[in-house]
Amino acid sequence: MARIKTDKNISRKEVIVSKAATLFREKGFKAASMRDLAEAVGVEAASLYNHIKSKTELLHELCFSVANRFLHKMDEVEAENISNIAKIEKLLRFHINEMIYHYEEVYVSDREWKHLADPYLSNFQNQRRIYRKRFAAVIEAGIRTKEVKKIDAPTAVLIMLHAISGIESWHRSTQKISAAELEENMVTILVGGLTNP
Amino acid sequence: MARIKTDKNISRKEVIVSKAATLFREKGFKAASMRDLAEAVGVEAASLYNHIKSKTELLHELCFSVANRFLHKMDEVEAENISNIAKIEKLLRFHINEMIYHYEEVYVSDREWKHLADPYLSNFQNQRRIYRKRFAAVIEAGIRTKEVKKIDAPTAVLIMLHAISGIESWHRSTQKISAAELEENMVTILVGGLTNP
DNA sequence: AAATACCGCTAACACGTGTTAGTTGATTAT
DNA sequence: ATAATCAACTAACACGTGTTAGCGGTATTT
Repeated sequence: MARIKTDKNISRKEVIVSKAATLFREKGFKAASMRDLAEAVGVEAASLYNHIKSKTELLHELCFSVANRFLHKMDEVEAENISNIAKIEKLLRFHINEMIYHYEEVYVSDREWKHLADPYLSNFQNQRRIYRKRFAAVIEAGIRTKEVKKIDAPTAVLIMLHAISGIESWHRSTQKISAAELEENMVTILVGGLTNP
Repeated sequence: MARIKTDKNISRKEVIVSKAATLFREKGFKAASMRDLAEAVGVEAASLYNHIKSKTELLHELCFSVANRFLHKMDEVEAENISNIAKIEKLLRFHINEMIYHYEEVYVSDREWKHLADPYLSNFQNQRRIYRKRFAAVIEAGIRTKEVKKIDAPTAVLIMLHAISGIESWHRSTQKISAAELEENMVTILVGGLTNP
């Protein structure tokens, strides 16, 4: 009876959650079955339930761990004493790096949150709405100080956040430019598009 | 025995495909059941099969009708005798309007194509890859003529296309700016981000 | 009016799903 | 060494899924 492999400091549950992220990204939450997940982990489906409560619990864990990281970063950036454009760029670079280095989780949180069940669903939608408002507020501050073009701030936020999810295509492409180049290109275009010339 | 209502020139199949688009957008292809669809159409699930071959056929129809519209527009724009920036802007505006006025279909084609079965899946992915290459080629031409900043063209394409899918959020938001304003804001930011100052 | 194609219904199937119960071997603590 | 906890297994269930068969009524054509 071979147990799930664990390095020290990585619980078996964390292994499962991590494999779930990969699977949910590849097939979508609904299409990924617990038997698929079990196979990926190297175990029978029923055995997973010694470590987790339900399939949806896996989705909660993924969605909220990502959401919390972003909210935490927002706290941090808002508190800094730098220009608004600098704040926007910092948030942008954070998003880009999250999407590059925590691809699976971030992607799943972005695309599959619809399948959350309802105390969690509303909660998650709320957190998102608040996050976007705070992002928009930074842009609006930038508009008032004339750093940023006169544009509709919520629209700008929506462009930023969705543009970043395009990094998915970068991950899948065979001829990738480097992560650093990708980051610089995205910043050039997006910050460039906002900045008042 | 009440039949599916049809205006003249709209076949019952088209009614089904259209309702399917809405449903697939709301719940995702895999989570949307034929019984759900039947209810939306006002009929029993089995009756749908008098008009369609399978659930996946609905997805084919949606995905390829959208893909064909974009490829057709690309043909048109490539042939025009205008600056590269103008071509980019035209393509962009077309994408934006498609996402505004054919929301359900375009959204489904964008997010749910993974669930296509394999002769269609590869076909669709191919068409996508080709479309993006042609888009990138326009941008590269713009870079050579110095209309466009020196950036990685595939990255620029990926930003454009994904930014536009953010219009989903606009559709869901309660306090919408007008469609025209949305279009102008997006063009300002995205074309502005590309153009050489 | 008769014939034919259309289109809805009910019933049912085979299968894949998430999950639970109960058990047994492996690991850890006393 | 013994006890206790952990984590794997097998078996099974209840249910939702896409889809088919076959029937009967309703439009449409002749």
